[in-house]
Amino acid sequence: MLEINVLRKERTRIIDGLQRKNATESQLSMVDSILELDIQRKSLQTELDAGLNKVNLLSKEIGQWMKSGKSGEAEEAKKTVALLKEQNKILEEQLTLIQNSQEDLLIQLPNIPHSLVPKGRTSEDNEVFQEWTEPLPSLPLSAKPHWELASEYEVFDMELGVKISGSGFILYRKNGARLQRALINFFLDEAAAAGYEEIWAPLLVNKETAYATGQLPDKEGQMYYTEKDDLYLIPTAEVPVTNIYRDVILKETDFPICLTGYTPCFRREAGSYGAHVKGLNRVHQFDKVEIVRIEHPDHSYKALDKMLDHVRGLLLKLELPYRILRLCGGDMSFASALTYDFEVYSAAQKRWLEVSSVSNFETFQANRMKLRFKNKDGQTQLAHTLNGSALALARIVAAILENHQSENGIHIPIALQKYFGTEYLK
RNA sequence: GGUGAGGUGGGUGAGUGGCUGAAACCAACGGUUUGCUAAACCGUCGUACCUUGAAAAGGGUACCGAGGGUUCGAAUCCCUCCCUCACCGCCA
Repeated sequence: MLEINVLRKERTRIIDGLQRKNATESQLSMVDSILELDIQRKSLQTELDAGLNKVNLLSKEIGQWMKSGKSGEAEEAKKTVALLKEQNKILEEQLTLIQNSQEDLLIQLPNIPHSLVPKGRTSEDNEVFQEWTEPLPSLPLSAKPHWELASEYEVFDMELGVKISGSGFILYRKNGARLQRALINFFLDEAAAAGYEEIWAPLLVNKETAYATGQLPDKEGQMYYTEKDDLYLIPTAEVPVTNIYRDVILKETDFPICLTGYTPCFRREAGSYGAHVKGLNRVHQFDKVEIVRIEHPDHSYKALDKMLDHVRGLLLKLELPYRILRLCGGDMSFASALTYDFEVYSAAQKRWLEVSSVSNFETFQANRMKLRFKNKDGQTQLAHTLNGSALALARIVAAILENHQSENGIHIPIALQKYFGTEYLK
């Protein structure tokens, strides 16, 4: 959620930013509506506070009069108070109404993109931030896509996933199950080595939590929901992990806060269909190790670079060709100010597959979840939050299968061998 | 799931209708003292919003788990919900 005082002070910058994020006309017009409501809100607040003050003062006097036996004055004042209270009640209702509509609008505005964010509408317009400079691997014509390799090497079983749960659920077995475990351990160990504290978090979260990281209200349809207990299945570890610091006021010395967590991720993917959902490209449940940072605003972009380095390191160790995209305004997520996507080249599918997304949300999430710190001047200030996948398992498995297929089986990257146990998956 | 107890500021904890936004202690922060550390002493020490002010600093309102209610006045009384703890039941 954007900060109202930023809206007040930097209206034109906000409008410009919203345009760069391809906001709709109605979203753009919200800015002025919000500002108008803000003026109304303030004057109502002033009026109401004055009214409440009168009641408070009178109440004290009534107490005095009662003590000193001046019941006449007291009774008279009680009538005045009753009258004032009625007026206050009306003011309060109006105020609540205005506050709610202001918040309703504010919540619909996406974050303002960083100045580095390229203009554009779709994924076509993303900027290649870091190209893969070595030649892309060329596989023999006999190379197979991962869904074929999966059954050949008994990595996972789509039919069993369907049998047990439904389409979009994968059952890994044998090699695949072991590969999952190896990758999770590898990713967690790497994150720990980079200074991230490991978190093992709940997979079901309450409304407040889902709201704080922005899943509610806008992405409600994307989450699985358990009606009986009013809980949501997490779509990413970002949700429970970042929420550790909901409603927290940090000290400057607490920065940087670096967290990592492995969780399964659940996504309904309502409305997704087509060729690209084949195999592991898009599933309802996948596994991911997430890295989360909470940073001082002055250092958050340096932190973002560190996160890029971390993900780079993982992909290099997995011996996968990758490139980094800087997402354009239209392709970025609602809450992000700057996002880099990592894509791994699938030689078999002959296309780049997204395996990680690393973003700085600046104060957008922090504002919603009231994640603040005391700055040098002793004032409370919103912190910056960042997160990134490091990495998403399903697509990495696909990439490993496809890129490392050989006559001897699937070559296991050297860094992963001590986790997996053998040099080849056969 | 059942029964009982309880939810107050960063922590412990006082507070049963007006003098309480909240004692005291601890922690934290700033300072004095000190060769250093420690101790001691002094001071500061919740959040949000509105408002006066260039600022420094003031004034006001709300918040004692959440939401309602009683009352001129509620942390304090009443109702509902949530949560925590203990015991029992069930159970990986």
